[in-house]
Amino acid sequence: MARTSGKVTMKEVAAEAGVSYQTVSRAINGQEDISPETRDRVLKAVSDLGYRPNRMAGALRGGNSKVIGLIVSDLANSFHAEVAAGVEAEANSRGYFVILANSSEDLLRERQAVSNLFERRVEGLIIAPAQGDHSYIETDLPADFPVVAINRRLEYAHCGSVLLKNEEAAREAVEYLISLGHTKIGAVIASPDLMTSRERLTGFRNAMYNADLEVRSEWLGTGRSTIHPDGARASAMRILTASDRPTALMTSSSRITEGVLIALRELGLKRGVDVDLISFDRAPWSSLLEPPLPVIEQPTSHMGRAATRMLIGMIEGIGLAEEIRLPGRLLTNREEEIQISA
Amino acid sequence: MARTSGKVTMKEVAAEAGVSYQTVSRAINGQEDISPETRDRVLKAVSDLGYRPNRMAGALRGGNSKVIGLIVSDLANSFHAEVAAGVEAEANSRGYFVILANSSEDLLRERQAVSNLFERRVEGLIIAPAQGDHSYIETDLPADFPVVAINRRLEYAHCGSVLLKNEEAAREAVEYLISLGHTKIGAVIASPDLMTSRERLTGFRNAMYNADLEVRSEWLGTGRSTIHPDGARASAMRILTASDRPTALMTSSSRITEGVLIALRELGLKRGVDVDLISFDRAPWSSLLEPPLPVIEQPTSHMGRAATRMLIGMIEGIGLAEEIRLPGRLLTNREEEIQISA
DNA sequence: ATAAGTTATGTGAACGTTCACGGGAGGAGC
DNA sequence: GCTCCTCCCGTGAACGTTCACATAACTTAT
Repeated sequence: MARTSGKVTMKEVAAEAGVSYQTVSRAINGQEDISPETRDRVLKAVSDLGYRPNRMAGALRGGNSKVIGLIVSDLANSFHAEVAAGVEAEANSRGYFVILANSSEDLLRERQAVSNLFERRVEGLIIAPAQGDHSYIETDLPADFPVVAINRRLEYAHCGSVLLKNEEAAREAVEYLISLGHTKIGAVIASPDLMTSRERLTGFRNAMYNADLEVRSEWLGTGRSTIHPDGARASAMRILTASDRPTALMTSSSRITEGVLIALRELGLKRGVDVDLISFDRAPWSSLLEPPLPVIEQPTSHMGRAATRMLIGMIEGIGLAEEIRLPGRLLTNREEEIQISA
Repeated sequence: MARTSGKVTMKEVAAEAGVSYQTVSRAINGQEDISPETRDRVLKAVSDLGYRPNRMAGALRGGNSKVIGLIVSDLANSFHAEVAAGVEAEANSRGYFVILANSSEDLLRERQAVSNLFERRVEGLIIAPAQGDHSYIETDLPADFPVVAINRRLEYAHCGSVLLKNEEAAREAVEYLISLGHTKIGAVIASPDLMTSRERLTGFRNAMYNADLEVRSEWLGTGRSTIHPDGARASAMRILTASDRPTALMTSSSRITEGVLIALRELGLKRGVDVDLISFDRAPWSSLLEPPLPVIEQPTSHMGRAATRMLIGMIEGIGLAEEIRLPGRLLTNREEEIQISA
């Protein structure tokens, strides 16, 4: 292909090949009603002139832009980055493009992004919702506009969702701690405003209840600020300096775990000796710690792919706005990895 | 705003408000030649009908799509994720959108992505180039098409680049090891095919030379496979089982560091006792390790922002395809953080 | 040889905007 | 009362495609 020289249109190719622009279209899109010789002549002109079709124009006429929007709340966070990678991979393999937006956990920015992306005529939206009231979805978007929420649920008819089996996963995590012999178990969990946190807390409580263990409120750290490492650190400090401190903790995300680990260091407590820890989210570092940190791994990439498949299904009218629950996986870095089936 | 009901166009709004579509356009875009009453009437109609402008159509006519393309080689990698976050943030603040593509370090997929994005009429491209020959840039894109490379350079006139001061950073890293008293220093570095690796190796050599220290080839691990944790682990195993092993190692990326840490564990060697390590890339975990891992932090988000600023400058014709070098920062997690000025 | 069918190509319109005009209403100046 | 200007607003064309037809040139059947 020759050097593309600015903006060449179908008409110029048509002139070069001595045919009409429709014929050019036929040649390019590999349609039937064209003789091989003409096709070759057109294709040569295309190549000579360095013509590249303008998909935007095609989309305007044809109606489908083959673009979906992805709104995450924090791209720099590995959970979201991996989800985004999954979305991109699946979309790409199905001929769709992904426009990316970052809400920074800010509902206003999220809403703005939804608006902007819709005006760009994306065909659907995958959202990792920020905290707060999402009723704008009802007013800002057409009633049948395809939306898939990831990690958190959006309570609207036309919104599908892809979620973790949070309750089961949390239960499994606690059961692992119990299997190590722990009975005094606490937890540091993000705000109960978040569905994931609520469900994980429920799983925690259930597991404790099933094992006849007491859930002590002074061993529970939760709240708005807990979502950041700093807040988590503070929560952990409080829990671990209690007169009767727990011997094990469950945390509900890797960001929280960072804070807890810092607290441990500051208090001079050793993991595996003074206190055991299990965390949600597998981070690249969890296996590098000494001792390795057991985690509930979320199938991040799968979640992105599943959401994209569902969304494209909805776009193409062959799928529904379901709710999908994916299992977590317990990684202890010791024996075999255990798939949570629950 | 009322519930958007499918696809409303300017003409329908015009009919509703009893004006022409041009007047609607004026009202929406806040132009001058319109009376306040008419404007209000139109805006009410817009609101009543739930009209949302179709930016795609506007872009087709107006010429500028306000979209840029971002091609990274591995989104799941935190370096790229953070760069992407920076790009998105800067683009967004300047009214541009970002279409994301992932090349998976595959030159073919990268080229495909460049093609597709160009056909979508993105106004410019930010690329974290995969390994290999990028001459397709010359043939597949118009001569003046704005491109900015990140992390690696693209040797074409119209390509700007945003890079780390690799040599200086590597030198600083080695000097830090020297300051700890080390004289037997090795390095595990990705393939010298990569510009970054070459430059970091040069920095390494320079620092060693300046300190009158010997660079021993059996203490150097490099090559194609080294870029993956597995390959890095193998390299480290070879280096650390040498009869006379080094007491300190520099690694050129966090992925490599993962491999080296695994090798250390397998060999039963303790960091801070048997061998010291310094790494490129600050990962969330580097400070969590025991002892904390000193790193050269790359200004990932800044790099993304700087690349985007440059690109938009080029797009809007007020900037050039420069080469920008950003400094790394030595994080020892001990004393104050040291800014590499070099 | 004529009607009908097939193949290959061209024409007009449309997608939803914005740009470049054109033009009417009303006031100011002579 | 006429011109000229300003303020609003409308019309036609264009952006680069694709879709739905129309049409020309050949085949094939009758």
